Amino acid sequence: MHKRQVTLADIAKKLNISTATVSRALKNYPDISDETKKRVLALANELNYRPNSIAAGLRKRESKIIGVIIPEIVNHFFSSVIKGIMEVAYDKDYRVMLCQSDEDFDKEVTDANALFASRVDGILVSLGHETKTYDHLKQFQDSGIPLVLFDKVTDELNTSRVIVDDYEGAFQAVSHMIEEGCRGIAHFAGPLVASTSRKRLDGYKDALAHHGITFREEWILPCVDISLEEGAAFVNKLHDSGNMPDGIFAITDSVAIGAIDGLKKLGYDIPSQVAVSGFSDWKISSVINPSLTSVSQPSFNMGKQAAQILIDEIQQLKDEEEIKEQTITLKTSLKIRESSLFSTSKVSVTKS
Amino acid sequence: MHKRQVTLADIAKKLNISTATVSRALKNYPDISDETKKRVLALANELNYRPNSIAAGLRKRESKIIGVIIPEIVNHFFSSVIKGIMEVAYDKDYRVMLCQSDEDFDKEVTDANALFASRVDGILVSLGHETKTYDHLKQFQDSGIPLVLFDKVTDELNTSRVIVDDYEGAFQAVSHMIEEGCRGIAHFAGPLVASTSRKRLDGYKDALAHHGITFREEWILPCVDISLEEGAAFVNKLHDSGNMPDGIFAITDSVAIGAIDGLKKLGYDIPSQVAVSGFSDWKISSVINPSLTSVSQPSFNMGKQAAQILIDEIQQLKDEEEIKEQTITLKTSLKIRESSLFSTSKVSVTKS
DNA sequence: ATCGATTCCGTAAACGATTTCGTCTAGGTA
DNA sequence: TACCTAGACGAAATCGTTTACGGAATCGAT
Repeated sequence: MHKRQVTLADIAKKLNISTATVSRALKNYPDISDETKKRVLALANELNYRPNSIAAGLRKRESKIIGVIIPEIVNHFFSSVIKGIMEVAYDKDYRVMLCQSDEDFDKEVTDANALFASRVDGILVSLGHETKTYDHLKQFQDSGIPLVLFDKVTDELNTSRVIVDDYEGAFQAVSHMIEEGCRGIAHFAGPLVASTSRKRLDGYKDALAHHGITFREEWILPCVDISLEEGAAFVNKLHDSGNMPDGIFAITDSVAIGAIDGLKKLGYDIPSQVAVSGFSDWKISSVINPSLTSVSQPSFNMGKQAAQILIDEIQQLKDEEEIKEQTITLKTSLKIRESSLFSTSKVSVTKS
Repeated sequence: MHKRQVTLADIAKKLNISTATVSRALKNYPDISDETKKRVLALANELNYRPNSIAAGLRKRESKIIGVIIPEIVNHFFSSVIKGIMEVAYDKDYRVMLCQSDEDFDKEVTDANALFASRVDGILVSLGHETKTYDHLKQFQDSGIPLVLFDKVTDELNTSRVIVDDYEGAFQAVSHMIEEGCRGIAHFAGPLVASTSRKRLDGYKDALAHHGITFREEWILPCVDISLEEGAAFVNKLHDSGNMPDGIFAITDSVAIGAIDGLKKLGYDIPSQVAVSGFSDWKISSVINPSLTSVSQPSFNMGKQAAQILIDEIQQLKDEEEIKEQTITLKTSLKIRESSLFSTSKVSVTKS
């Protein structure tokens, strides 16, 4: 095993004082003389003393770790969220333990249990598509460990949550396409167990209704793995059925980009024959050809807010204050680009 | 603070046995009777007992946590690496504590110290651009905590490492462009403190030399923040100088894509006037227009290998075996696409 | 009856830091 | 002289598990 690390006891012995004094000296407690503090500090430095936060954690019953469970890390949206989380955690001196469920329910449960065993001080989770029961998360609440959900959430858990206004984002994107002249818009949807996917579908439907366009069931194509390939495959499917819409609203940019690629290969012009809009506003979407209209989500901000709320709740718990769940809904903004712009002006416009 | 969790002592008391027995029963030690095991298991289940791995970690002097430090998480390459790391870690029952240095040296040091304080069993790091001293990493080695470097590494630390063959990847990409007819190729380089950037530059230079093309200093443009915008900016700069090369080899795909975007806006045809090649082979690169030739790096695999080596070393240390540093160099493969293909055939070809 | 072997379990000491009570001394006050 | 206070520090318990050492009981075998 490892070489033994320097401990408080080592310092205490060399200085002929107690570990209690050493501990207090290092923490700069008032009832230790400056003289002693100086000697302790000096020796600690010389021996390169490193506090063992495992031991401290055991004693203080807090780990200074927050757990994070997300469905997938190789994804611009989620990695931005994590970045936001880590930024706040870093500021507040928390460590981040990251788990990826891979959209696999069993893994989500295993991860949750592992985080629980690690006695994280709080946990942030974005639900996977398969998640329909919540006992693995309830255990945190039952034990009084703060839990904050973000992005993919559920009403069955009574927690704080940070979400984006998927409904409104979808509504705006679809309305925009209709206003540009689309009369038949297909929706390449997400897995409908996800709260986000359902809300986008609702926004899509309501936008159609609001503009007096009839909803067609066969134009809802739900993705399974949400990939470039699926976007292309759906386009081919519509083409083969001889039933091509003049607009496509995709659940996310990868699907939209795949669709654009597929459409181009089939010889369709974008946007004049088929307009396309995505969701998430990937960095890349502004430079592809044609540039992609997309709903921008404040992912980084979502991570920051979620982490902030979590850490606040951890603090409130410590202070034995009442903690009350809050829901924060972040606004999206529609980035209008070439893939949906029929008008002569091809300048990029932002509409919020 | 949290509600008290169920402990071994709780179970022991209710069953009128010792905590030692409970511990052993739960771990299925052979010298506990089946009868007792059954009773312990049953009660543990009923009370919803959760082992406290902090306490276990303190006692066993191991945390079952591996620390990871990367420069940036919002990046396809690094997030893939992390995914690989997490996959292996999950299999071997390790947790991952993730830190992001943000290419900031001080943060890298703080993170390293925090991970050390958390007594991680091992640590994986990819160096930031600014990192020129290594004391914050040496402390791990000094304490006998395995350290494995990946991607951005240094020779000043005597550790195992997993890298990709940046030199060869760059050599191949540039050679390919020359063989396609390019006679003057600029390199949009990375920050040259990074080992990866230097190796790609070397590959670039050697490929030129190998084909008898003279190197021009003014065609080396080093990026600072490695963004889409920088790619476009460099192209504009070259255009303004009236000194446009007929090929561009970019340090990574974002820069290449930015360059393509910039070139198109300036009215250049790609690849007939300027060919472009990137590095990293982002998912997106195959669907942009023109599709981008790029050097594919096995990022996911890199993460898996690095984690595997680290965990092996942790195990070897436990077993008091000799551990010897190894360097694994992963092969890249050149994905040839439209942005560099002058020939009539526009079919995508892979060349390894 | 005695002597191992098993089998099954308990005691108590770790692990390293924190914290609750003290204790002790020196000086001040009445 | 008796009492009090503040300042500086220590003893020991504690957090929850793990584990080195034993120890008692049981069962054959001799």
